[in-house]
Amino acid sequence: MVSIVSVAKAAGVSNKTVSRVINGEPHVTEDTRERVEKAIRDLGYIPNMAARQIRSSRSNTFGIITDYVSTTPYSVDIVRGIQDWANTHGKSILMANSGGLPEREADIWKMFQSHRIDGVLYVTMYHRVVDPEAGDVNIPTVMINCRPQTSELLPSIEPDDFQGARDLTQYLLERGHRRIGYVRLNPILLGAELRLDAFRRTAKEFGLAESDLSIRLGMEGPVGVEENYVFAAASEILQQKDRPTAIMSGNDEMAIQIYIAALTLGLRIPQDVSIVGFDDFRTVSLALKPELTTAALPYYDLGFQGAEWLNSIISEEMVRANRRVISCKLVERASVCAL
Amino acid sequence: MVSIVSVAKAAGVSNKTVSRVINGEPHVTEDTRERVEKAIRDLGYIPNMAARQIRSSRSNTFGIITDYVSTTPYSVDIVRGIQDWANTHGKSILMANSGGLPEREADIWKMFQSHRIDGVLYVTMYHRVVDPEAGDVNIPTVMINCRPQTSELLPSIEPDDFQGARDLTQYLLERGHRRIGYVRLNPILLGAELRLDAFRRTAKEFGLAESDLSIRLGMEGPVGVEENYVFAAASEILQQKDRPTAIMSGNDEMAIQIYIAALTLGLRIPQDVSIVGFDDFRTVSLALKPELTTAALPYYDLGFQGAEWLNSIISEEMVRANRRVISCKLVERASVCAL
DNA sequence: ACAAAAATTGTCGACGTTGTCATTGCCTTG
DNA sequence: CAAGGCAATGACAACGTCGACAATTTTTGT
Repeated sequence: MVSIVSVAKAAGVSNKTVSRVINGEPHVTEDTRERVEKAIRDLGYIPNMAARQIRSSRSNTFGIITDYVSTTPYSVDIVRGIQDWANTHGKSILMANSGGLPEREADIWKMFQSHRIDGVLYVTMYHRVVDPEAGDVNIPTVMINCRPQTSELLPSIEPDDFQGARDLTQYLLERGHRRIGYVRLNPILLGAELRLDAFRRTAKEFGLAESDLSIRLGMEGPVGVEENYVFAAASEILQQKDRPTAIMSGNDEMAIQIYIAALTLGLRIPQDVSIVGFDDFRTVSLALKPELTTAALPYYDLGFQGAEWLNSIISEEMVRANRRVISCKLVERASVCAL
Repeated sequence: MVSIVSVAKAAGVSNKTVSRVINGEPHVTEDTRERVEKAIRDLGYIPNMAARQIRSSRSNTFGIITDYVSTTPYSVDIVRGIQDWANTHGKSILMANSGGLPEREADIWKMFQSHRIDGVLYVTMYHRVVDPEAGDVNIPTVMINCRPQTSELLPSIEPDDFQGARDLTQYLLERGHRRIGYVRLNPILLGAELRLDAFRRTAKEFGLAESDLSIRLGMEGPVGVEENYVFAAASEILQQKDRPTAIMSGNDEMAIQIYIAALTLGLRIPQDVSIVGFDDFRTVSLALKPELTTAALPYYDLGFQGAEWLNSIISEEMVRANRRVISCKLVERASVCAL
């Protein structure tokens, strides 16, 4: 392998001078610099990160731990956000997936340490509370899309489920809807309570009574093997004598079944019933016809800003543990009509 | 940081002996081994990969290059498959995303080289032909979910779209369907042609005429901003006077619109019209009611076997470039009825 | 023109690990 | 009991890079 030494020999300078050129340090004549750069190009020299790391005890690498990946596929945008930040700032990404198994997670932390990772991004694929195996380890960590259970020691960055659901509810209310159905997310998801709470409060603020709201559970049980009542719940809501004019869905995926339930009952969307989702899971929200009005989870930004935050923690050595929240932007499409 | 030297000092042996213990080499007394292991535990020593790599010029790390990530979110299972193989075989994964930009891809290759990666897995998020920027670089590479355009130099591993579509078509034919609609995938996807071809051939084998098949284009245009005719195409197919009794969808996502089109026309699924998808994109195929019969893309296995293959290429130094194909398993659910 | 200051370049060692080879001590064999 | 063999352990160098410092050359000030 071609090393700094071979370059130095080729350019007729010392290896230290080559090092200076590579790192853009001052105190190199333009002439020398060019000669070295030519040698680098000719030999196809590429710096060896491992050697650099050994010298500087900085790896310029972040680790990503994810839990499940497949249950909410769209949240891979978190990872894309992280990568984009990392790429544009000369950091590398070492990635591992725990599958939700604690022992695997412990192995991953060990692997990260053996690579002398600068920091860790702990990413969950749905918004939830976790208890990371990190505790004993002293690597800067930012939690993304989740928050630590026990300690307030770790900084976390999360979507603002409450604001998103508030905006959606308000959107419906402003368009004249006064009887609204709600199909709840699986209660084990952190978003479930936040969204429902925002829905209830906002409806109340606008003067609706609890009896104007038809709230039903859509799913429950462990993620991946949950029981699914959405179709039945939606059918039931829509067959009430004082049928709601709009239904809020816990998320976009569940909205598929609400669409099917409505259509099966011969109802037109949005003329007979308006529907809104949550997440802006575009594979679904754009495939539904009419296209679904929803609130977009800021996955990409969670990742991007999480990486940025981690970096500032690492370089400034300050670990002000706290929580950041990113808003969910309302995406207006065609599934709601004004009354 | 605690190094091999501190462990050696603590255990009262030379650093070489510690090295032997770590790597499970012979010629160490049980007594010594235990003393060293105790010291390792006490000090919390973890081997430094960078130093190891510098010595051995082997990084035990694979690189993953992905193109787009968000368009077909479920294909992250490829990455999960790779990770699972890597984790259980003591390899690490360095990951980067090109976003489809060639200059970014070139940077990534450089980054990989600077980490002295052992091999690269080139992963695309939908099945297609690519022309990787790798050419000049001499790192063992396996292409996953895609195949090289120009050269036959790189080994590739792909899903068997043809077999999957054949099995699905056969499944419908065996259940008595003789007029079948087909909504085509975007033609720029490699699967589009393979699946359509399998559909046509299998139908012909069973004695159907071309006039028994209603084939319509569902989407076209660049991935991510394609134009979407699925709803219109499905509506049109289902309003013909000799309406097909079954529709094959280019993929599961498009099946959403076919469901909506059918229901909007007052047709029951599957009594009036049977529907099959492709991909087994479970967020969709399980959310549809009735649940969708489809063919599962073997994403996880593509990743897992791809990693395994890459490893064997690296260790055996043999680069028999060729192509492997993994079959798509038919998943029988409730969206098809026998006539 | 000469000293002082600044710019340029080089020498050397250390980071943590392991391969090579050397050393020590014990055991087998005749 | 000597010679040879083998097991256990250690000393040392080298991998590629860069920081500390030294050496050399050029520029500046008077």
